[in-house]
Amino acid sequence: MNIGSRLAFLRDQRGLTQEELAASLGISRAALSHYEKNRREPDTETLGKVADLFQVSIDYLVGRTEQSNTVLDPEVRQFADRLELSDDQVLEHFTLTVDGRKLTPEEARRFIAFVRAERDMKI
Amino acid sequence: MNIGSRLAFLRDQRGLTQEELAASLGISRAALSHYEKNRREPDTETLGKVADLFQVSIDYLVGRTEQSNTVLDPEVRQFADRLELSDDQVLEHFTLTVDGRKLTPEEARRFIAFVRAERDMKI
DNA sequence: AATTTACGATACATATTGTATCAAGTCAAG
DNA sequence: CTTGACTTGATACAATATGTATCGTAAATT
Repeated sequence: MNIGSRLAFLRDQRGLTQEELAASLGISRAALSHYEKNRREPDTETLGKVADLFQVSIDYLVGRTEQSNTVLDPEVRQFADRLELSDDQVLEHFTLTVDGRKLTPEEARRFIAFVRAERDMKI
Repeated sequence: MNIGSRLAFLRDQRGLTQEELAASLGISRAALSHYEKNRREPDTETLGKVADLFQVSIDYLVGRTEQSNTVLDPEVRQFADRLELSDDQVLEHFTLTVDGRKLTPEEARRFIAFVRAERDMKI
């Protein structure tokens, strides 16, 4: 995956013309065309504008990940921050039920891993 | 936050000299110095190398997020993918209990939002 | 005090990018 | 079928940005 394909994909997905998107980004249509054809590379500022506009991460834009929304919704983060996790023993006190089915310890472990990741405690 | 500060921070954190990091990235020390002082901008390729080397996201590098590990652990993703969510009514069938306490609808909603975000279903 | 190490700043050759412009393809209206 | 509007790709060249060698400086080392 490359920047060009992502850009073209996102633009098409929203039904925009190069002209329109270029205007939104404050660049010329020619420049955008170059980006989509991987002839030129947008600078970081433009990359940021694209990410903001389409609500995707730059990592997704440049093809480093398939996950478009690396930038998680603030409310999602808020949820994660609500949970109180201290040490590894939380697993014991942790009960998760989805659709009436209790999560397996393994699944619960993954969920906790997520919350921790969100809290930047993995580093 | 800007690229320069992030770069300098990460490099210092690992106790590397500009010379060493530059070598790892395959660029000149002068170039790295420019980046750290926000005099020049690294291209996407270099940005990717830095992200790989320090295991952070590009979004973090360029200062779009404070969260360094935007790139989530694969096992975390695996957990999210396990859950089966279909439509907005999942809320009804959704029961989450943490530390013996049922999550409020609002909290549950946020969790669902997270799972959906993970699945890229928000678009 | 001399040397070494690490880093910032500058200058300039080189490389990259921005944009105007032309070309080609598609499509609907007449 | 033909025309004209739309949309996008390609090219050329001026404008801009980048890479690197080099010098200056400060702090640490001997």
